[in-house]
Amino acid sequence: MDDEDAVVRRVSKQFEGRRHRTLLWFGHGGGTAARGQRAVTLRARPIPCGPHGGSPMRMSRLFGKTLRNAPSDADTANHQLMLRAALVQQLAAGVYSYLPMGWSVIRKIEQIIREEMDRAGGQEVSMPAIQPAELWDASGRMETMGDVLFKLQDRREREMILGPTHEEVVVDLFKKQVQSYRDMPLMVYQIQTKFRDEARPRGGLMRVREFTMKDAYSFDADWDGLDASYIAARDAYVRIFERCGIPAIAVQADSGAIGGKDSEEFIYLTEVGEDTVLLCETCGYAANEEKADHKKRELPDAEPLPLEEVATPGQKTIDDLVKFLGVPHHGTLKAVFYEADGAPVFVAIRGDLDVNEAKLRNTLKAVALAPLDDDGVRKHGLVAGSASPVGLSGMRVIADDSVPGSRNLVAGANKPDVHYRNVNYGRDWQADVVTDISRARAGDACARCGGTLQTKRGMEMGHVFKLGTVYTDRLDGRFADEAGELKPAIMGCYGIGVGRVFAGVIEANHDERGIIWPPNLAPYDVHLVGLGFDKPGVRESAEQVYQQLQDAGYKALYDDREEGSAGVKFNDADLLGMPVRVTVSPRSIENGGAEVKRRTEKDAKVVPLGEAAAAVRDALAP
RNA sequence: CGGGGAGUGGCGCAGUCCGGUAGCGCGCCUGGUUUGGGACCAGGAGGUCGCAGGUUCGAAUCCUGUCUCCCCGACCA
Repeated sequence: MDDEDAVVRRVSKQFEGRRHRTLLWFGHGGGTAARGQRAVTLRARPIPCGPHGGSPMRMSRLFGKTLRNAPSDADTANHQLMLRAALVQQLAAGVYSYLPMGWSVIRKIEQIIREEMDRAGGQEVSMPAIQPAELWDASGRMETMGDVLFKLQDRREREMILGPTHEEVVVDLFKKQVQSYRDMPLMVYQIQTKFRDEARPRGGLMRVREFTMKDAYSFDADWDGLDASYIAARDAYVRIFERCGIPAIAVQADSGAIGGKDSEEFIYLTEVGEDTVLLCETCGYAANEEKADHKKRELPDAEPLPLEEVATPGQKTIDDLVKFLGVPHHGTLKAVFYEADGAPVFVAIRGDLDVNEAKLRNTLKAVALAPLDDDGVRKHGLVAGSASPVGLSGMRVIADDSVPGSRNLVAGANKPDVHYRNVNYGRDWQADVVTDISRARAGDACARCGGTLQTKRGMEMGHVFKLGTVYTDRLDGRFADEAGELKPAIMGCYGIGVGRVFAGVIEANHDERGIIWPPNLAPYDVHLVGLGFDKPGVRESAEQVYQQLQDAGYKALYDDREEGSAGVKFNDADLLGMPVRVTVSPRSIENGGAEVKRRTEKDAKVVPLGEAAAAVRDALAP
């Protein structure tokens, strides 16, 4: 105990010494020394300011310089601002460095995530980025994700990959640590660098190849347990985004080729987002376009009329037929051709609807899905413009569920310039699969309540996902249940893109002048602007306020730069976006002290120099 | 992978069509004058014009190849 006290005393003393020197240098030398001399002094003896990470900062020492013009590569507000404010620096396509202020924000976001994941019962771990390729062969994802994997070999030529996600590794970890239902429920998470060789990195930090991700995995013994774990993670996400100042909403999401039960994405709605979301104002239904359902127009039942050919010279599209034959869009049958993992697929959907390729992909369980190219169309004898499922053979036929109930449609006749009237499903043709493969669009009716759907763009911040037993089946992640029977554990996985949150925070919190950090994420609590240092006493006053702010426990960014007009400093303060700005200048002193204003306010108020910290406290109060 | 655009000093750009040895604004350095919303004067540093071949007396500029970056699409557990 005594020893500990001694250490504490010694450390405190060091700090006092540092502060003392700070005051000496600037209190006595700052205002009066010749200019060049002072600059030399600053550079020769940079001031250590407390422990790593938590320090105040002088702008004359801050690493990273603001830009007046945004680099031409950036075309969203968040990307431009993070570059102009020197928060990040690009190294290669989708590969970024973080500078001190940017990294500080990242750490704060991570801390919020930690606190909320811990609160949700998660336990933090750290799993390797380097992973043996065999593990990915075993899960089958070497094949399905092959293109996005960064691959490498170790010196013994063993194939390795850089982890794009950690389902494989976490199941391995689970197997070695858990054998019994008694060890569940279990939720582990990590905040770690992921690697994905994206086909096209884009949008600043929104789609990158190396990025920080919080990924969490839950293991439960039964499906009710999974539901509970999922809700806990979901609730944590709601709190995380709220604390980060991002108005993200949860929308139903496609669970992709991996399958699984429920899946929701947390989306921040903004025009600059790359995802499309369908929303129903009436009932609150919200879903990613890939997943969204809608109510299709129901047609009155009608007597099937006899099939008849009709000449349609030059009529190749649905719109052509509608005009030429005077039928409504929903009176036609649309044919679309795809190639799924090398095999041709014929898709039939009513003419008033479009194909949702995500739904189609899931139906086909296909890895690669693309529209069939012209060569493929020719090769398979399809008659583009008059293609028809009637009399078709030699390929799979998938029909949208809008088709069977729609009577007497106009469809192709598999002969150029000829169509059929009165095509009826069941009588004239049949599909291999009938299911919903239709894309919901703005203006469509909500599947849940019949209200009108609208579309919005959004940025995906996070994804929660009921995985089920896909990985524990494939990788043998089994446990003994109460009866001693071995069963695969039931998994959930929950991801947050930390860099995306960072970008989202800026996108959601800026104005034309710059960033407006939410106070709990700001790199500094307060931005102290010193002006007119050549006037007697001004620098000393600013230094005193700087010290006062630190003594009061605030982390301050102090613009102590000798050079720089008021305009430059104020514009930098607005760009960098700390919640509160304090100005000490000849004018402010003449007016009675320091000016204090919130980033969001236009006008400042003057407070006595000695009350600057108290005024900051008021300004930061919610 | 398909389509489009761009590589000239830290950032933004001109010069390329029509070949003659590189320029502007901001930033940076030195000195001075300034100081409340991106100041001014003077002086200065910094660029193998993405890279490699080729044509030419001579290439940022013309030709060929190649690399990189950005945008749209494809792709995105």
